[in-house]
Amino acid sequence: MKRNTWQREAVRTALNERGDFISAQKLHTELKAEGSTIGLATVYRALTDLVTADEADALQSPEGENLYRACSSDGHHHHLICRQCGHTEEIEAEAVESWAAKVAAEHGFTQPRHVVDVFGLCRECTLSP
Amino acid sequence: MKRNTWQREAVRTALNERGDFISAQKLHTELKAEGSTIGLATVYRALTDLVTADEADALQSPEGENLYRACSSDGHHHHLICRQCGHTEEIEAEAVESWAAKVAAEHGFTQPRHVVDVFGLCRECTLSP
DNA sequence: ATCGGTATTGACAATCATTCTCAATAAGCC
DNA sequence: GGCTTATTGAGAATGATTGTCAATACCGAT
Repeated sequence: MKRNTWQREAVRTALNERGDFISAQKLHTELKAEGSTIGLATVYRALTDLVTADEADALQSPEGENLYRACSSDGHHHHLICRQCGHTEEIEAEAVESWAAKVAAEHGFTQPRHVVDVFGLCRECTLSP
Repeated sequence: MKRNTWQREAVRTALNERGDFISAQKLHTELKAEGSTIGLATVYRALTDLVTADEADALQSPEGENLYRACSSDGHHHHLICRQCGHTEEIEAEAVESWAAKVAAEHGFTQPRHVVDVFGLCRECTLSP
């Protein structure tokens, strides 16, 4: 059975208010700064729960941290990330989904996961570097 | 001044012979298994050196490990990577290429690069874990 | 409203990849 | 061979994440 706790709710709303990608560590620090007594482990648990519930998505920063963000659209999707300013946009990748699954199957691979992210320079950063 | 040591050479040739993506940890274990006395820290140092010298590629697995591979100078392609044994198969992704370029352009992004890799369990690892 | 089983929490320990430290070693130049 | 100093290796340190487990609190049933 799944229970609703104020801790999970706190993580969910914190993510929604923020909009940007944020690390679990930083989120925990901010919550504590606001007076919350939530534990670090709980933040991690809440975040992974949100990801599996498709309410948030996760990606790895080049530094090896996991970053989380509230998902605006539901379902599985990918990102277009500016490598200058970090701005991200969600992109649909229906074609890529089925392609990944097909290719994996053709080579005898099971349990496919994929990493599909496009890095570039966004409009602003293209104009003023 | 830059010096040539058998350790760096060992890492370079191990990467070249292998062709697959491999983690620093696993590479170190294999070298030790072959009787080498190389240290783990040295393997890390050699790998990052190779990457900065453009002799190797690095990417992050979904598990947060850094994987390294000798740079095949020929063309651009993608990978199907076993997250158990590290076996890699190259895959054609013509469809993905054009898709990435198109999506980037639609959102005003320039200079698109993309990360498209599929992780799974290969045939052998699916059968005997 | 309260009771009880159990999902969830939080403090802390444990883990895992990676980096740092520093004395000892060895590469390259004389 | 001898000197200088980049490089090494063993272990400690770091930093993110996950596991442990007793205490807590959610929620359906009473």
